[in-house]
Amino acid sequence: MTAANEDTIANRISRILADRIVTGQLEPGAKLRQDHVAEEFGASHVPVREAFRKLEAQGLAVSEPRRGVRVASFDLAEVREVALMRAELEGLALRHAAPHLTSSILDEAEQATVAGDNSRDVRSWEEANRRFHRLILTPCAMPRLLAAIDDLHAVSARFLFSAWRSEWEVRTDHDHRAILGFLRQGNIENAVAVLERHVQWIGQKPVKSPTGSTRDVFAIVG
Amino acid sequence: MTAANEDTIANRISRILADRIVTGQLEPGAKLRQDHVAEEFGASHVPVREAFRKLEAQGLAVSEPRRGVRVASFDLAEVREVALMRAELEGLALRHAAPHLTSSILDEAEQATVAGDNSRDVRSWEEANRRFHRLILTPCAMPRLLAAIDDLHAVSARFLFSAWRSEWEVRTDHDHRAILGFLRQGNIENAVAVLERHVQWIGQKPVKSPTGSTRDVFAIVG
DNA sequence: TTTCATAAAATTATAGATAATTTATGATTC
DNA sequence: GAATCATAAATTATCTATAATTTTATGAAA
Repeated sequence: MTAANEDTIANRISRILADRIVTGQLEPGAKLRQDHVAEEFGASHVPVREAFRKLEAQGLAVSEPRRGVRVASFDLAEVREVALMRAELEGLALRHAAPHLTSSILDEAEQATVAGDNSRDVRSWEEANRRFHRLILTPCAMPRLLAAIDDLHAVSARFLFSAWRSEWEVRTDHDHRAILGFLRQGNIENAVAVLERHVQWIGQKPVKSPTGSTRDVFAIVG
Repeated sequence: MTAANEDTIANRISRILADRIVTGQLEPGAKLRQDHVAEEFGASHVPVREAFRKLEAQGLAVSEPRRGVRVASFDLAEVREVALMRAELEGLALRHAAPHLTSSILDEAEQATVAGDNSRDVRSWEEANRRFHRLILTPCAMPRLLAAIDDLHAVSARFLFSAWRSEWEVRTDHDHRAILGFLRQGNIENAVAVLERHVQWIGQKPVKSPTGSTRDVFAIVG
């Protein structure tokens, strides 16, 4: 009973909307109307506005004064930008987390990798992938850094879902295994190097548009 | 006339409060009471709450549901964390900005350095320093990265102001000049290396506490 | 005194209502 | 028929009011 009340209505709304934006249920550029959202959640628009502010800070929505807020759009340039930022920050985090990694953590991370390899849809792959990254980075004990990485992960996931919304081919994550291998050896710098290359790998995939022509879509797949 | 209305009340409040927090007028841990703030700005507490949310996202305030919001506190560990993040992200930004730097931009950056050297108080030094960093990084044309760096700068500035609130000794910024020198030569990697070391330099300074004993305070001075 | 329970005050969080602004609609003119 | 302007509808931003929660103050019992 307390757990439910731990959280404010605004937070709950922002979490759910964030999920919808990330998974692509809410498309880039879509208008977020405070009254509609308020009605859906059975709340007034005050907490809704606060939720919008949080989404704005996370880079998932953009707001123009007096004109309302829209789901943030994104392009290839931003995909690259986010990938570069993640490479730097995750590298930093891993360098500081590595000395505190236990073999039980690494085993858990390996399980997450296996779960990712066996995922039959994007959603569960993304979840497993995120779990892997969180597991090996959290011991750095830098809350601000981890929060920043989390936000970038969310944006990465948007790209991923927009490209691989329905179809998803099973694949084996060699990078994750290489990282774990180096970490087990205590070879931190090699682990960091692979991780930094890994998160910058931008997947490319031809997609049929409604008109029949094909175009390439991109997504971070690390 | 339009410029004043470009901005929402919530944004104006959050900007002013952010400045107070950064400069130390509002001390770490201080309670931010929405009704009081609302009254001061002649507004209701709805925009005040939105301003609080923005401060929270910037890491300048922390909010506990149903218990209100306080000015975020910080410790040496966080100083280090922010310095490390700045090093990585500013390095990344400079690497991508360098190819687009013109000699006129570098001249402006040099002027900012001179202005910093001649500053007789922390506030104007901080402003000049921030101008320097912005000038050489903005051409990277990565909005999300620049926004993240800006937020980290604000937090750095808090540390700075808390340590050097009143007294400020004039000093010459050799790092800035070295960076400009390398950039003028087109030696990007050396410029990045100096910058990354530069922003990680944590100043240390003995301060007399009210009891008479002295303790060391720390601040990023880059 | 100290501790605990209770009551009062202060404060937060949400809801409902109002004013101001933007977007949509349709008539009028060129 | 396209463009422009005026009007209406929708939507946002804000304010006032109410309910719920937490903190502070008060006083009785150990």
